[in-house]
Amino acid sequence: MDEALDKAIRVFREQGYNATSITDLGTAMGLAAGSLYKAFKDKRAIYLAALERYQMLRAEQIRRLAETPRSGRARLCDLLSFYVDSARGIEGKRGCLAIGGAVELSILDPEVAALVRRNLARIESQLADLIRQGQADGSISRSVDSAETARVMLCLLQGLRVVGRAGRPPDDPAATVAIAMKLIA
Amino acid sequence: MDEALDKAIRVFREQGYNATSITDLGTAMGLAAGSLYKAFKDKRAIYLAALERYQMLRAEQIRRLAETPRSGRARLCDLLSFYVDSARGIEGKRGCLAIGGAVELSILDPEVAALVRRNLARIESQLADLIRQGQADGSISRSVDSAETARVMLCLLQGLRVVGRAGRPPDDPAATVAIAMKLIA
DNA sequence: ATATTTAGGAAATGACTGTTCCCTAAGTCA
DNA sequence: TGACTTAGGGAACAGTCATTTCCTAAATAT
Repeated sequence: MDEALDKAIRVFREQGYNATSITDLGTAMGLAAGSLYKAFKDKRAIYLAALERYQMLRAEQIRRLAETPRSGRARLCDLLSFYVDSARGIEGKRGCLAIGGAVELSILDPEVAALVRRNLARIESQLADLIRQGQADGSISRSVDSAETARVMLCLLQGLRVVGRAGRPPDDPAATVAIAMKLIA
Repeated sequence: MDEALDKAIRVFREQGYNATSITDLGTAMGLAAGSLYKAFKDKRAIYLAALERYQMLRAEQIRRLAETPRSGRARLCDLLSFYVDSARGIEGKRGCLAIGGAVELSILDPEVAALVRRNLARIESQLADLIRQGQADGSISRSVDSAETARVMLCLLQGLRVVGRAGRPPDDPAATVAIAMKLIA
């Protein structure tokens, strides 16, 4: 089941929701059209399941980054690097399923919109937590506003994925991270 | 013709390419399906024309901001404010047609991809120009790397539109701009 | 005034979509 | 072993899509 959803994630990431047909999903998941409807109510249910799994997997990766025994600043650096890497090369071209949902569906499908908004809120609060932890361990100045700065950083991270999808990712990851870190200077 | 394209822009921005039918376009533009095919080769041609016009109109707005007789730093501030405003409220919800194209189509349609990439490159070079002008007039430190910083700022701007589309825009525009300006500190 | 081009719209077409139905084969339990 | 559930696949279905065709009426030119 999870492997099947991973294939669905792949197709939805690359083509988006509307451009992906049940046939596309079937061949990618190795299942016939009829079989898909045994496992899922309809195409939208497949998408929602894929989106939820995608966000869950990504949240797990981010959580691992934030659990490392380093300073708050260093972990923020790692998170930024993670996003820059996600925006480059083939992974960047494949794009982010959550952003795809936000852009393509959030206006037409309230449930997708809610999932995406919840996801953004979670990332933003993880960013704010890292900033506060950095302030607690002395690696980040107390003068930065953790909530507002997290909000700006969230935009930067999402923007990275957009330009990566468009095929214009930053070509110097280290420089990009260094400049982005000025936000908590 | 331009007014008709403006209606098309509106529909494509809200619904995206694939979710918009010729009928949708027809009712929005006040034309019957048959008539649309007199004016355009096909649906894709309407989209390409709408995308080009959208980018042209937006580029004009940005150019006006950059022609103001203020310091480079102040004009950069204005540009940031412009994007923050674009990300908020109903305008934010409507989303950016160029980002929609990047996310929904850039992988499947090389021509859309080229238009979007060119647009991103133009914005990035306008950002870099503003930074350099600020360094020339003394309002921005010489130690800022204009090219790399413009690249990061581009991501921030695109990210603003994504979170605006998702319905989670920054709620304090002034604070957002102030924090973003740290990138050129 | 007549012929001719043009702009626009209604309806028909064919392909493709998401979805359902029915059948087959394998596995499960008594 | 035999009844029964289950997983899966292929074909059929209704609807919608983009596109084309044909027709009408207005405007232009002769």
